[in-house]
Amino acid sequence: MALKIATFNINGIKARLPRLIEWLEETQPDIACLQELKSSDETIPTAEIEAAGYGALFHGQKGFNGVAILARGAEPVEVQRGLAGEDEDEQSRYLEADVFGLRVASIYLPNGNPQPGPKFDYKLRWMKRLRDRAQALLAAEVPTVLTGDYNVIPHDDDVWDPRAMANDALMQPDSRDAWFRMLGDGWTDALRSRHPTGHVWTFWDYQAGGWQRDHGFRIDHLLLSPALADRLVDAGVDKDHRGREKASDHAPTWIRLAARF
DNA sequence: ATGTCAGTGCTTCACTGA
Repeated sequence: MALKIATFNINGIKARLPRLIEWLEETQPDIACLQELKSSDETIPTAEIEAAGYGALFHGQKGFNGVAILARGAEPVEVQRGLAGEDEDEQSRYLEADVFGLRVASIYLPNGNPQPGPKFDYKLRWMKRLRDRAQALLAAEVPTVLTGDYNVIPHDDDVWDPRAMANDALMQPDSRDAWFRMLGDGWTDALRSRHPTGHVWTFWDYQAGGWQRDHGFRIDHLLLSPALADRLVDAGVDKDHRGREKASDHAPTWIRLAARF
């Protein structure tokens, strides 16, 4: 049996709950990593998610950020919440768990705008902390998917118009360098490997008619450790979910892994 | 020409973050 793993920045779990449940039921991912819950743990609608058939771990925060890992008919086992290296960091952006025989992390990487500035500096520090954790996982040869909203546009063909976004934190050389250093360590960009010519978007801004004009870009990524990259059979974006009523500004993004050899 | 949302606060909209 293949394993379907998805990432979805839902932009508010309370506002998005009907869309989230609908997506889970229609597409039935085995693992779903969520970002931007914008809710503290106490106010997350856990009962509805369980009723849809998913076990879940949450790392919430009131009003901002927040990540989750959902597993269809299973309970993910928590390994780590938050990244080491900055004790005063209170933002809920990283959650790591074991489920279905692999390690999975749900990531909400800092946006970093405006740049330059303290928010961009925080983004770059956070990316270094992520790389440190990712290197430890590679060294231990843990079969791992690091997935979520990376807030990085890796290539110029990952955006409708690179000139329009040239000053944005999402495609600064420093942001891209941090991304490609992780690929150099041995991680595989799953969407890119299946769609090497780009022009696959995962985000369309609410502003300026972004969806209507197809002004999108790719920032939701799935990074695979070497053993899992060998099992990658398909990858895609549930684009139609971006066009629905009360949609998130991100579309769900997914991969399919072959059963263990 | 930020043309949109979601969440918070003590609100009848302003502010923040994206």
